Amino acid sequence: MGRAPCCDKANVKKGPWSPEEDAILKAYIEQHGTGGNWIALPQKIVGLKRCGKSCRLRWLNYLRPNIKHGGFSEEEDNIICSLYISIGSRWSIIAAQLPGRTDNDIKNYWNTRLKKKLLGKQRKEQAARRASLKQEIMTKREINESFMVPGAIPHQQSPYWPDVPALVMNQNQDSHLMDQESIRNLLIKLGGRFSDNNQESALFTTINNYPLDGSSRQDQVPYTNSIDVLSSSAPMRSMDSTCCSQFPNSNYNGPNMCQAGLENLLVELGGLVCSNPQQVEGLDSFYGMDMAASGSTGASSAESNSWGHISSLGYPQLVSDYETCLQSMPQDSSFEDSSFFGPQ
DNA sequence: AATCTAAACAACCGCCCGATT
DNA sequence: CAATCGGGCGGTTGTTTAGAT
Repeated sequence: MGRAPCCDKANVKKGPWSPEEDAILKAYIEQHGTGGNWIALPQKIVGLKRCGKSCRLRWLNYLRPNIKHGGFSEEEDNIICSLYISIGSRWSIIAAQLPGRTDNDIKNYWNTRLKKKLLGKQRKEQAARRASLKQEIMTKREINESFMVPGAIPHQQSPYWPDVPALVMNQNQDSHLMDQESIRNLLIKLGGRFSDNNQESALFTTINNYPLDGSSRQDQVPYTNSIDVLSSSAPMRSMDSTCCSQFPNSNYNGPNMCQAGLENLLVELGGLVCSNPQQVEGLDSFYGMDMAASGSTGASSAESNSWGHISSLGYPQLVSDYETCLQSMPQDSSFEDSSFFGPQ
């Protein structure tokens, strides 16, 4: 038997709120408050036939004072991305770091724009990088071929395109797949900074020590003690002091969430790859081609701050070396003609 | 100008969790 | 201790709007 509905569905209005309804609800709450019971609230408001939950949502997302809509700044983008990577789709927590923003707003913004923006930047950068890299590799290979022993088989290699979900799962067994250096690079790219001395390694030690099955390890050092994920210039409080404090002790798994966020993103992107091979073009570096090559660690400008390399975190050793990948391919393979390289 | 498509936004649904009884 | 309830949250769907053809 299911739960009793919170209201009489037959007698409540659904759909978009009219300005009149907004005015009624706003006036009432400003005058009387919510009374601490949203379910009972609509019954007290004359002329408002709405479910209590609907009232709550409307008030929290649109009617309460100091709500900002749209016009997300680059800085806010950075914060959202950083936190998504850190804790996953905990929109309410992310929203708590952005004054005036609501979880619903951020969630929509992420799903409709930020995710695509991330992919777009990735493609743009890769198109250029790929062209020059390919040329370089081809030249190198031609040289190497002249030294190749006939019949020799290059060292064993997995297929060039990984099975994304499976690999994510396998991280459970192969924690070394989490390339610590890649994570560091990513976070730096995202505008993060590490504390001095040995503390910085605590994050990675902790990550590797945490199980991926969601179980918490309370004895571990919270990763937020060792890293300030966000730019020091960000108009927000540090992760240490606020983000952490907002996580209920029982729920916040620190590094688990970090990986959860990454995995979410990776699986999402992997889904894109699986569902639409055309999307693969441009995603190659998500599988680790260029994290090291990118060199610059500064997040100096929004444009240069290429989030796109996130996925190399998960698969740094799979196709992390373009040259190795190429060498693993049969010489007569049609690989180079495939869409892997995109339009020539 | 009309139609189609994709993007953006608003709202609902259902589940989970903690508080209360 | 179990049942119930409300609040809160994340995922998803429906609607509107903008842009392309």
